[in-house]
Amino acid sequence: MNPANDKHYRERVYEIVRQIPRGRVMTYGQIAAILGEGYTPRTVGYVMHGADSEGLPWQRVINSQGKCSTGKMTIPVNLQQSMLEQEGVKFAKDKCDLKEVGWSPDGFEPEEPEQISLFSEN
DNA sequence: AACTTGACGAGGG
DNA sequence: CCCCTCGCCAAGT
Repeated sequence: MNPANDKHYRERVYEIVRQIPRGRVMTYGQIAAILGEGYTPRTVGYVMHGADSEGLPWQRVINSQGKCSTGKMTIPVNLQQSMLEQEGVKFAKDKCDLKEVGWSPDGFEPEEPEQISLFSEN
């Protein structure tokens, strides 16, 4: 489903965010990948503007580098980080280890990129 | 309808 | 590790 035809794509993002367990995080890109083609990390980031007023654990969504990126004047990144630290997420400086605290919904497996061979494989 | 702005991400220098 | 570029796409002017 493409965002343009999906008037409820925001709800789909919210639904995923709601599932993130305490002390774990997901990235914008991960969520976009789950939503499918037509969705991009940017779109997810845009949708997250309204997340706090939806009563969601918005702090559990961070960028692919393991850092909080709440942008400029919306929500201070230090607030997001301290909220996460409060629920057990450890940060080295301003970055956490996604290998450790990263999370994916049950049943979701990322697709393998297709192999492109430069030479004919026989 | 054109142009700009992001709570993004991958890749290159 | 930091900085820049580019691709991405919804919204607001």
